[in-house]
Amino acid sequence: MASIKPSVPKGTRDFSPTEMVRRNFIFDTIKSVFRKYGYQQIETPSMENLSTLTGKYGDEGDKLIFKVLNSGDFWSDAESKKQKIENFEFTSKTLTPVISEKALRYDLTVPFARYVVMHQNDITFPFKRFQVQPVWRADRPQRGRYREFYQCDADVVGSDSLLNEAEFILIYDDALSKLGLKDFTIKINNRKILSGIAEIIDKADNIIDLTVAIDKLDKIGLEGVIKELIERGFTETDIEKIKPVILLEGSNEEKLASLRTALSTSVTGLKGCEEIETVFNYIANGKLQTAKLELDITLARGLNYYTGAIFEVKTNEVAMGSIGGGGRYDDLTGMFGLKGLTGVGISFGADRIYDVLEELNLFPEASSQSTQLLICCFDKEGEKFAFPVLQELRKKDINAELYPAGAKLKKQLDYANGKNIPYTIIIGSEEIESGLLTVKNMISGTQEKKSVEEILKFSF
RNA sequence: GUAGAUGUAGCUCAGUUGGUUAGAGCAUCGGUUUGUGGUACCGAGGGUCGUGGGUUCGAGCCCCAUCAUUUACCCCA
Repeated sequence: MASIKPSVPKGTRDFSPTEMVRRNFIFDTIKSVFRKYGYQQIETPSMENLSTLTGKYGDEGDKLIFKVLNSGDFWSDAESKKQKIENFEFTSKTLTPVISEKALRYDLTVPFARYVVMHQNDITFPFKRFQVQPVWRADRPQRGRYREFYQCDADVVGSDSLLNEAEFILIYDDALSKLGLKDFTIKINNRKILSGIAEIIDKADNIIDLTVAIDKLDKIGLEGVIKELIERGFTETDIEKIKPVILLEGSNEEKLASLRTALSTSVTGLKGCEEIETVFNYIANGKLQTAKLELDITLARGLNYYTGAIFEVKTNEVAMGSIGGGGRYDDLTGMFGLKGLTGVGISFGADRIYDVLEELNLFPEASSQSTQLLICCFDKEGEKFAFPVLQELRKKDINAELYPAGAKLKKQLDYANGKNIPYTIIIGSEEIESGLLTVKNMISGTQEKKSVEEILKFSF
């Protein structure tokens, strides 16, 4: 049989033991913080019905959904469907729903909304859930961007209190500080402020165009934004009016004050300012450990469903896209027939956090070892002697292994080194006869004879 | 979808204006030591030079195509 060159699909990765220890360090840290704030874990399937996902992420997002081809004879199913409908022609748009009715999840928020609607009678609100699972996106991989990656989401539905927003800021601060980041910024904005800006120039319908353009301020500068705004149909007078808003400077308080002046004619805009201020006031009473909190009105992500607060977290220590994001969505479950339920949530991008920690050398040293003790023997006699000792050690909660008999001692010690195992026990005919086993410290190189009883009392 | 960069051993990479049999380090395996590793010394295996054409007496090197990887844009975690 001809062998094929082994490879994994573009944008996906294997995780080896060392990487898994490090990944679990990230996941465990984030999960423990979620639990500390009262969130409960759920999981949802890797696949959703395609109809659940389409239309939730915009046109760009729809293109990036991985579709699953129907099993069975999808071709003749498609043909028979074609014959039933008059004037039906196959194009990539009409064919897709016919041959694919399932898709890999694109994020954790939409599946969660579906979950809430399906289980609404079993849930007591407000419902605080967290979820740590992979998501898939069919875009071009590059630095910090994968086709399969993990999100760590926490959301609360059924509570419009801004206390939730404030707590999410604390969660970001808490978790990222625990992970060892020293300098990161939590950016916050409010969709109502963006709506207000659109209102004062009478372009409420063009809010998406407006925000997409000003979102690029730090990338293409003021000139670039103005150019883009004009391309998107805004007039010179519009731009003059919103220019001072885009170019906000100073402390968060100063920005809020200027915004209130600029948005004085917009009820919605002022509401947004008030919401932001309420969140800031909560935070003012409970100091942040590490995070910088910054009001940034150019922040405009996830506009398809966010209605209130918008969050984004960026590290200032390395060049990397955002490592977290989130916001409030007043009516996400409305799409699934449950109206009037508000939600707010955040997400950690675990794979990007991994890349950041890696680059900054922030992974704890101890996280590379797991086995504490290796028993080495030479023959079947030694193996027979060692096996019960091994079980006793494990009863004491010591991570221990027995190297199968037959290999040279050199090879066995090499194995211990390769796995960073700190202690070995050597059992040969001498040891069996005397009952005193050789215990070797692999770091210092020293070794001494100990009875089984002594070994079981020893702390490895 | 748009543009650039890179493809040589399991990994990281050398390879001169195009010139004999394509190299190093690390890793693996074996030996020096039939019971002592991480640090020594000796040795071995492993390559259709991404693939297919072309130029040439001769191509890892030059030209064309193609595939793969990767970076930036768009968008996003």
